[in-house]
Amino acid sequence: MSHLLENMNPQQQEGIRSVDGPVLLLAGAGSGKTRVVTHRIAYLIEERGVPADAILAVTFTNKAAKEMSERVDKILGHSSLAKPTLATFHSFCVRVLRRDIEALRTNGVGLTRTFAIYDETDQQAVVKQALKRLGIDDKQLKPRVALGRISWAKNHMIDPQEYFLASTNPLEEKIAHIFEIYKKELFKANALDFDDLLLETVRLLKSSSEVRERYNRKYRYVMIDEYQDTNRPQYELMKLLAGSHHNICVVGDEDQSIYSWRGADIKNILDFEKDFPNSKTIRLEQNYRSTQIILEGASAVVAQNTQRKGKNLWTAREGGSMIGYYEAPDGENEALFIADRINTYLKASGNLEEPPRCAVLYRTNSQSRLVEEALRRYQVQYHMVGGFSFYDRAEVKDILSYMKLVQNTNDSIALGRVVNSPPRGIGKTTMETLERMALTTGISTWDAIGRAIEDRLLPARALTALAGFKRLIDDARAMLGADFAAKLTEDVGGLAAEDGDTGFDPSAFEAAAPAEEEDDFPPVEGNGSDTSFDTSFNFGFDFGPSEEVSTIAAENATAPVTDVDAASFNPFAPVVLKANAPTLKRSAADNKPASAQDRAAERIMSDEKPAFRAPGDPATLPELIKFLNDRSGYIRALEEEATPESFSRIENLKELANAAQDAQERGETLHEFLDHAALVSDADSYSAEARVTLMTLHAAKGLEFPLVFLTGMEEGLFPHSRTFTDPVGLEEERRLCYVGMTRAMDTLVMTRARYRRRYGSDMPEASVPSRFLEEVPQRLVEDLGSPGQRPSFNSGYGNSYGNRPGSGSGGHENGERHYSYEDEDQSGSRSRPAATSTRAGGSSMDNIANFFAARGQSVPSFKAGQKFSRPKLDVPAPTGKTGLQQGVRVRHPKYGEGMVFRREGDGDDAKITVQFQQHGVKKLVEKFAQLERL
DNA sequence: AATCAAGAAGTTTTT
DNA sequence: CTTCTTGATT
Repeated sequence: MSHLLENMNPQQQEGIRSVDGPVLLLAGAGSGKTRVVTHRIAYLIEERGVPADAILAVTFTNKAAKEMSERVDKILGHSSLAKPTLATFHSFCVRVLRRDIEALRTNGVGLTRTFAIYDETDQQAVVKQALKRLGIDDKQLKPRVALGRISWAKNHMIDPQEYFLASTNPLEEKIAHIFEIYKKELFKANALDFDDLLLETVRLLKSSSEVRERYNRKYRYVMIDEYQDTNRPQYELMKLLAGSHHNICVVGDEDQSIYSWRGADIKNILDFEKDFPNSKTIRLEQNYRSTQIILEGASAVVAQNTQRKGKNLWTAREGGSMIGYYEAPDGENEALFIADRINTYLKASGNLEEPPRCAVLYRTNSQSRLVEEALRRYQVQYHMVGGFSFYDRAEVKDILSYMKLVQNTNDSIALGRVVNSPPRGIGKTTMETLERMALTTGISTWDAIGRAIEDRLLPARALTALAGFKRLIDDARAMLGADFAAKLTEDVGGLAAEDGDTGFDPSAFEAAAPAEEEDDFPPVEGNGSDTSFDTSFNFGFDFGPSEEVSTIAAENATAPVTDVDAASFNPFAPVVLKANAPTLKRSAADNKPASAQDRAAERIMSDEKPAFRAPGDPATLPELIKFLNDRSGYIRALEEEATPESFSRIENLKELANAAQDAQERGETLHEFLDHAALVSDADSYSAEARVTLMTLHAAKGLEFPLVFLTGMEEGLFPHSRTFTDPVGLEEERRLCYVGMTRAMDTLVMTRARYRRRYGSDMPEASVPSRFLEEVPQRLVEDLGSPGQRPSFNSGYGNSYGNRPGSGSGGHENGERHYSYEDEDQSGSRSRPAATSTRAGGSSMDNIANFFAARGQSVPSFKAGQKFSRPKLDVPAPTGKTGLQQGVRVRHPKYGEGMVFRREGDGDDAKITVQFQQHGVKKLVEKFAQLERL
């Protein structure tokens, strides 16, 4: 028997071995799904001689893709150079489109490979514009709502015309109009939103048989994970990828379908057998994760759903500890209770065989704050997943927008974002005029700028400012063009002929030359370069070595299962465009000479990766960032602002430069770097080694922890109030609860706050216990000493619960801890340093360095002395005694060493004046300045 | 055009 | 509690 089948139950073995033809793998929670999928991949390679790069596995999240690739790597050992393609739907689509989207162009019209990816903020901006143009008050129709409808339509593959025809009321008609404008605007901007990535890929594969067949030949074995969460475009993509070989394996669990709000259609999994009549269905029903009590509790909850086939999930782990329940008087207490239990758990963890790991799960991201505060009070390090992406930070987005604009000048949203940040005198009126111009003449805003300058259509002052901005972007673009010295002379004509550009600005040369005068960005420290940037992104796309290996594999395979064409086809192989070669074939209708823009675009798209840059070679990513940072005046503006926040922003931008440096070393191109920024989410930074993880229930899918806290078990929060009216939505909430409960391996604790504050308003609102609590059989539940009134869990509102064994009737007389901030001796914690944490994105994450560190494989190292911006109700800042007194020598990350000169104020407001050796006297807020005592 | 103050509104989950 | 928008002021 193959070693890959060892220690597997018969169903799992079946799943691994059934590699030919369509397979439906119904895998319950904790049934070893990932194990089967990864071993199946290894089985294909090792036992069936399938070249690794003929295998495609598609997941939903980067996190899942990463986990899977790591596990496959481990099984295959380090001997294997070839890797299967493991990607998310979206990242896979981006890569397909970056390569082949121009096959959709007709008569020179259509998107190009330099297309931009619009995130939700960008989308909203477009919708807002559309609303404005249609004269709709954005209070009457919220951009969010409109966008939600548009996305819904896209997920159901309805276009604006169809939407309009199907509309039954004025609102829907309006939406249809907005939708139409939205679509046109994105087209004009050469941009795609997240939904489009899927849709356009489907359209591409449908319309070009050449492209489709190429991918079908390439990927002869396809797997789709979390199939229950696929929406219509994803379903169609699956079918297209299944090609004619039908070696398609979909894996899913109806009870874990939690993304219908994103268009997921549970029918996809229910109807798989109809789609592929000769398919084989395999059920994995043994749960290896949870104790019987936890599994029973979770099953009882999900059993309340009517929309399900039902299944028999069982575990051999009999008994186990009761499901804990704690009813806190308020949210603060709930959080402190959790922190205390975690603290105890961690302290007792020395006796455990495995390193301790636990998770705090909640329905909404906003619930994390109280828990964060409590954990920090207990000096417990935690890792937080989710919340705001780091790339959402304004300064990061700004610089990224500059880069996006350099890549694709038609990106009007990026343009609007950076055109006047930092302020350079291009105000609202100017932009409105330009946008009107763009709209009436059908050109992009960027081109409108060019024309305005050319024809002097604006006040001189505005024109000067615009010209400066335009030159900045043009110069940056020139930096990216190889051989640009020669090219520019040749292109000036083209440019002038095409859009009347006045010609070449010699400052481009200066800009592109290594500008080392200002050393804003110190060399990258050696630590970052080996950090995995995002496995799913560079995984499976190294076609160089894999090509070689596949050929060998093909030769060695007992049954040759590969043909030369497929093996040598590299959908993602570098597309090298030689600078002097004729430019891409242009259609007859569009036979203008190649413009500098086109050249630059090609250069940007080129995957040519020189190790060293000779003068005249295209600039590297860090060089581009440095150039933009400096020439845009962005850094200077922040420096002049000279507030703690602005310094922190500068630090972040340095880290962005470092990230770019890392990317460069990995050989990433500009578009890869930007794609990454667009598609990566913080959920990906989950670290399996973290001891304490905070995340939403959605983010927890697929993970497991010995100890799990399920918090905020209140009607309106969970299930969320927005689902009250809709039975289908309610069932989805229930599945979400099931997902949360089944994350627990040994211990599950559910908590609720009797009063909860919303938006931090002063009036806390009374809560009602979640219905899900009542669906857990009483005999499985143990009260963990809820203080105050009798908990009402499991017994209707306000009923007695006294018949539950082992639970006291609450109250102080039981001697339980009373968790409240007021009760604590605050003086004790004053002198201690604040606990540190990492967080993926989010405001308590300190800087990008942490973000990237957290994305690596290992637990990020915790640097002392980092500041926290979010929770203010926090370990109090050092006061006079412990703080930095006059005469103390300190080091600042930016200014270096210095000596405290004066100290004013106390606590959070303490300001200290420091005399730095190099940078003179600075006044800093102690709380924010990352001062290190020497 | 830019800056600042007051006010309003907003929190589901994610690629 | 926050973030964003709006309005007034220079």
